[in-house]
Amino acid sequence: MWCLRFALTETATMAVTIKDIARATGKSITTVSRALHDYDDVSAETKQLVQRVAAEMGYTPNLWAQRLQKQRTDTIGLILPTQGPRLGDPFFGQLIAGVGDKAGEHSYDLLVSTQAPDADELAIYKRKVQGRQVDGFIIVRTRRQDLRIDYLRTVDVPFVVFGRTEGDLDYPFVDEDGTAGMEAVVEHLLRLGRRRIACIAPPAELMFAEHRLRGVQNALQRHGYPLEPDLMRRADLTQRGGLRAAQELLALPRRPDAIVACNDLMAFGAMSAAQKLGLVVGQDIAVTGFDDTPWAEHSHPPLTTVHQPIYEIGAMVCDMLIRILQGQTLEQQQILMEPRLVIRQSCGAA
Amino acid sequence: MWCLRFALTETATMAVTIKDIARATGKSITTVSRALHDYDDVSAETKQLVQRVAAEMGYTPNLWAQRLQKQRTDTIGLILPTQGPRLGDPFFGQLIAGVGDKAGEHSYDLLVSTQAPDADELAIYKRKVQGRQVDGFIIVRTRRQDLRIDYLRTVDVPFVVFGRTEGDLDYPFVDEDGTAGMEAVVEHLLRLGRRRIACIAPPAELMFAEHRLRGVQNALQRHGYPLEPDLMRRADLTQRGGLRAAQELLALPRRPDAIVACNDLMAFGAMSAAQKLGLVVGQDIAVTGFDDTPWAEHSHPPLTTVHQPIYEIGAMVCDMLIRILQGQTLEQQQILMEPRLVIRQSCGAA
DNA sequence: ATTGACAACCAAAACGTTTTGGATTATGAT
DNA sequence: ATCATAATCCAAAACGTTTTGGTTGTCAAT
Repeated sequence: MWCLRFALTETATMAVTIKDIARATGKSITTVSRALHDYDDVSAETKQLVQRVAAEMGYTPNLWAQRLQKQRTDTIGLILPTQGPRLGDPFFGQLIAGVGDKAGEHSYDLLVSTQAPDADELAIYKRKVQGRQVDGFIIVRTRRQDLRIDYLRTVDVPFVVFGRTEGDLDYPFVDEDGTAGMEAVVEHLLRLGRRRIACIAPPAELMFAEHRLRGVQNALQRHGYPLEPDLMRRADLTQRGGLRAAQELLALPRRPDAIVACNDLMAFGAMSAAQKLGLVVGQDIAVTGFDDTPWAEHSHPPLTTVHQPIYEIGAMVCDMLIRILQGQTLEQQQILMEPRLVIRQSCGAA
Repeated sequence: MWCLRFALTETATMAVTIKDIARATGKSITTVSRALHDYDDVSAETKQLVQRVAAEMGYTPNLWAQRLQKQRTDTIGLILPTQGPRLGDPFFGQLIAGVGDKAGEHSYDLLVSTQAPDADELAIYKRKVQGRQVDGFIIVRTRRQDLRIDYLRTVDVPFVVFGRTEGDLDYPFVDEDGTAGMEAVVEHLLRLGRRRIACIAPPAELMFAEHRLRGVQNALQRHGYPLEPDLMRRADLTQRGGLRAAQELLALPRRPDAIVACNDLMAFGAMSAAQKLGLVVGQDIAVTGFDDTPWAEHSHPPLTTVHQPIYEIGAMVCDMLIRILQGQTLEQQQILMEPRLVIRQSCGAA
């Protein structure tokens, strides 16, 4: 027992293993392991002794050994769709913050990879699954038909999705109700007297594009002004794309009096396009967005948009996945968040 | 040999191990392992056989077992300083993209955690180190005295830093030359005839705050207009902070004719503050930023700022760390990126 | 004196790899 | 025939844990 301190200094540079503790306490490896895990076939004194010595020696379990043995990784995978130098969307930062905080809270690790969506996206999921690197996945940026979901289902790896796909939705997800959000936007514009409402929509293969577009169509239809094909443009989700689309729209013989962009970035682009033509946004033309990124509040004019609680969604998605991994059943396995219309000046409201 | 296909279907649901391949090929575990790693004490036929069978059975090595054995993780750690719902800065998204892409390129994994900088930040580094979860770290958002660096140095875990600290810099880092960037900004404003130049600086404990502030001071000093204490305000890095600081500055008896903010977000806030007072940004007052976030180009007016290639910095930092981990010596272990002044309308240039 | 129950402990197997240190066989040279 | 060499192969140990299936000793009840 008194040689203990000696052993301590001696092994200080190397990693302390359970075996070292066994040697130091004179107990067996088994007993040490069980003492550390508070099994009840270890006497109180032994537990105390072992735990004290472990603390003194600065023992931390070797996670690979634990994981190898337990056949569990306590790690969740998040694969980000990047395009070149940028994350696919500015709000992915908030999403990561939400997921990361929640994962940390439950002492799960978060394994992040980046992957351009155009390349063989599935390959990276396969690698992580087959190398048994993660217990489950969080999937973001869904497409109408999403191979990732099909794949994870066939190999029976748990996952939770931020977003939805087309067709059967027999998997756990969190999504915002893009249709309702867009309906609110359009209703509001109609109430303000706008009639010639144009829409800049994201690429059709992205599922949320369809939800949001449908919202625009629904609201217009309902009030008897169905969306004219010429007033709908597709653009990638960037400002540049929004700018270009808006320029086309504003060059039409009968100019629209409102542009409803399906995300904030494209709305910023649309505002720039209008301003370059000398139009006053909020008067000559209304512009709206979706996402309520931090910049929306401070653009000029401030952007009317739809608020999405991305941080909370990240945390929820992560929480659901962890519950699933722990074998709990989810009280609610499909969650649709009600979005909130945020009225600022770009739509021309007082 | 012909029972092979049978074995395949039988074990299809379970994970295929090296042992299964040994059984299927009739070779020993050792030989299979060596064949897969292309050792030259395995005959060509055997290699072929083993590799074919491994492919057929869909073998992927169990990474935990490999790592336990190899005492290496091929994983790098990145701990993000989050504050509440947001990543500390909007450009962290780009940083993650850069780091992630480079890590993937070299088949390293990226373990991401989030951590509020106020809490016991070191704890999470310790956990990852002691659990031997990562081979090395990327450190971001340095403070003047950075405990993380001290700690990693004492435990002898490799790391590369984005940013610098005060004092000795005997560690590998990449940073942008904030001083030079700010000097360029101020020189430009002076050239445009601005004389009463105010500065909104970040919290003093952040090292980059000092570099940038020093640039402002240097340039003003050099031209004989030293920075008046009253014209310098500290603010957190948010728009809201910038807005408040700018409001204070604009309420001064002798109003400044230029506000140099130390990042884009605060500059946006400053522009809002000026515009709320009916001032025309670019005429009545010049406003500049730093970072060249994607929004800078599309703000109204577009923001004059300093471009930082964050994606590239992320990739470089990651690349350097990987080289270190692989035992290579870096040709250049401290890199200072020359920033580039981006002149747009907010400073009042033609 | 047995028996059974209980408390406290532990040896060995297992997780899936890689590496060490031979063992075996074939080939050619003497 | 013998020996050295090279070409293949493999058993066993190791990495650090957890778990299985015990053993041992004590005490109380028969």
